[in-house]
Amino acid sequence: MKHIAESTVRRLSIYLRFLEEFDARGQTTVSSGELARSGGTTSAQVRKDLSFFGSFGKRGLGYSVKDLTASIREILGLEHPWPIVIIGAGKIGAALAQYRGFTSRGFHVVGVYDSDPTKVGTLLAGVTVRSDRELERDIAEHAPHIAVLAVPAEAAQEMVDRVAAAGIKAILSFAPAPLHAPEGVTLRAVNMATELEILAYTLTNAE
Amino acid sequence: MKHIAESTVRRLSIYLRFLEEFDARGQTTVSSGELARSGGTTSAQVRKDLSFFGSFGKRGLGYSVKDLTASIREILGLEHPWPIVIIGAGKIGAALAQYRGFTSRGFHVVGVYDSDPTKVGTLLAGVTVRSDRELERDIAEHAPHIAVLAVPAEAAQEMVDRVAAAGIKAILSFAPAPLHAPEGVTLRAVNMATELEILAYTLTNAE
DNA sequence: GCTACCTTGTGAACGATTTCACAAGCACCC
DNA sequence: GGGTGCTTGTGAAATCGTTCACAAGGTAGC
Repeated sequence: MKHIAESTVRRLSIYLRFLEEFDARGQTTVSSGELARSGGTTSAQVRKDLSFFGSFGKRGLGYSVKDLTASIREILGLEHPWPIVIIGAGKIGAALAQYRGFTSRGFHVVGVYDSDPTKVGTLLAGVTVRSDRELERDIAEHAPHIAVLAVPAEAAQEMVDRVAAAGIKAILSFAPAPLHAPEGVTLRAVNMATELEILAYTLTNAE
Repeated sequence: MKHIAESTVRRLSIYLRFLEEFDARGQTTVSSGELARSGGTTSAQVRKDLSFFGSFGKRGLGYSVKDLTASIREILGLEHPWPIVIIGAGKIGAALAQYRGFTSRGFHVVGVYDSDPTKVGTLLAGVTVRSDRELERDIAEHAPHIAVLAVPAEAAQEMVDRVAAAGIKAILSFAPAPLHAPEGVTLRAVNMATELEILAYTLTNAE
C-alpha cells in the first residue's frame, strides 16, 4: 500500500466519531458534504481520504453509515481489541487508566505499572497497580502491543528502551521529554506544554 | 509577518527544550546539526525554521545557546507569564492542575472550576476549586487569556461558548468531542483516543 | 426506459512544506 | 594578512498534501 499521510489517518478517526453520532441518531446514509461540515473540512477532502483505501460510497446517494463505519474501523485496525499497558500510576497515569475514551474504542488496559512501592497494590480503574519489575515478564506473557507512558521526564527514555526491549511495538508518551524509539517501534508523544506554547505563539502574533 | 506554519512553531518549542538541556550541561554554543539530531529533524530544517524570524547564528560557529533560547522564548511569546484557568476538576483536570510541565514554562494556573458542588472548595495543587458559576466574573476580573478544558464530551461545546463569551482568547481542549470555537478564539484539541488510533493504524499497516 | 438530478471518485492544478545545494561570513592558524 | 575549514542563511528544486473540476455512475420520478 502507498504511504498514507498521518493527517489522513487522523481525519479518518474523526470521521469515525461522527459516523457513530449519525448512527446513534438513526441516520442510515451520509454524504461527503455532511461529514465534511461536521469535521471542519471539505467534501473533496473526505472523498480523497477515503479513496486511498477503496470506494465505499454510492454515486448520487452517499455512504451507508453502517458500512462506512465498519470500513473505517477495519482500515484503522479497530476490528479487534488492543490490550494496552500504562506505565506510571501518578496523576496522569491514573487519569488515563480510567479514561473512557480509551476503553470505548477497544483499547483495554491490561496493566498499570509504577516503581513507587506505596502505589503498587493499589487499585486503579479496576486494575491493580503492579511493580515495574514485573513489566518484562508480563509483557512477554500477555503481549500487549501498545504502552502508554505517564512517567516523569527523567525516567521516560529508560522506560521507552525497556518496553521496546520487552516487545512493545508502539508507545504513546505523555512525558514532557523528547524521546527516541529504537528501530521498529513507533513512538508518538503528546506534549501538553508544547500545545500551550503554540497557543501562546498564536496569541502573541495574532494580527 | 508572513504566515508561519504550525509545524514550524511546534519545532521551535522542541528546540527550546533542547536548548535548555544544552544550557544545563554548560554548553554555550550549538550548531543547527546538533539541534537537528536531538530533535529528529535536519539541519536545513532548523535553519529554515529560524530564518523566518531573523538570523540568530554566526557562520562557522553556530548559535549561542543563551541568545537563541532568549530569541525563541520571545518568538513564542514566553517572556511574560501566562495565567490559565482549568475547567473541570475531574481526574484529567486534577492531573493538569498539578502538571509541572505547565508551570515550569510560565503557565500559571490561576483558577480551577467545576460544576460538581462536592468538588467545589477542595484544594488542587494549591488552588481552591471554584464553582463554574464564578467563571464569568473571575475571567472578567483576572483576564486569563487561555482556558484548558477537561470536561466531559457533552459539556465541552457549551463551555467553549461560555469561556469565549467571557473573554478567553485561546482554548486547549482535552474533551473527546469535536468542537467549534467562535470567531477570534483559537482552539486546539488533544484527543487521546485519536492518538491511540493512529498507533493502531500504524501497527496494523506496518510493512 | 428515459430524463433529471445528485454525489462519488479522481486526474490535474495548486499551494505549502521540506530538502537541496551553495555562496557568504566568520574564526582560527600559520 | 591570507588561507583553510566550518556553519549559517537562503533561493531553487523537489516533495507532499489539499483543492478544484468534472466525467462517471447511480437513484428517483414519470
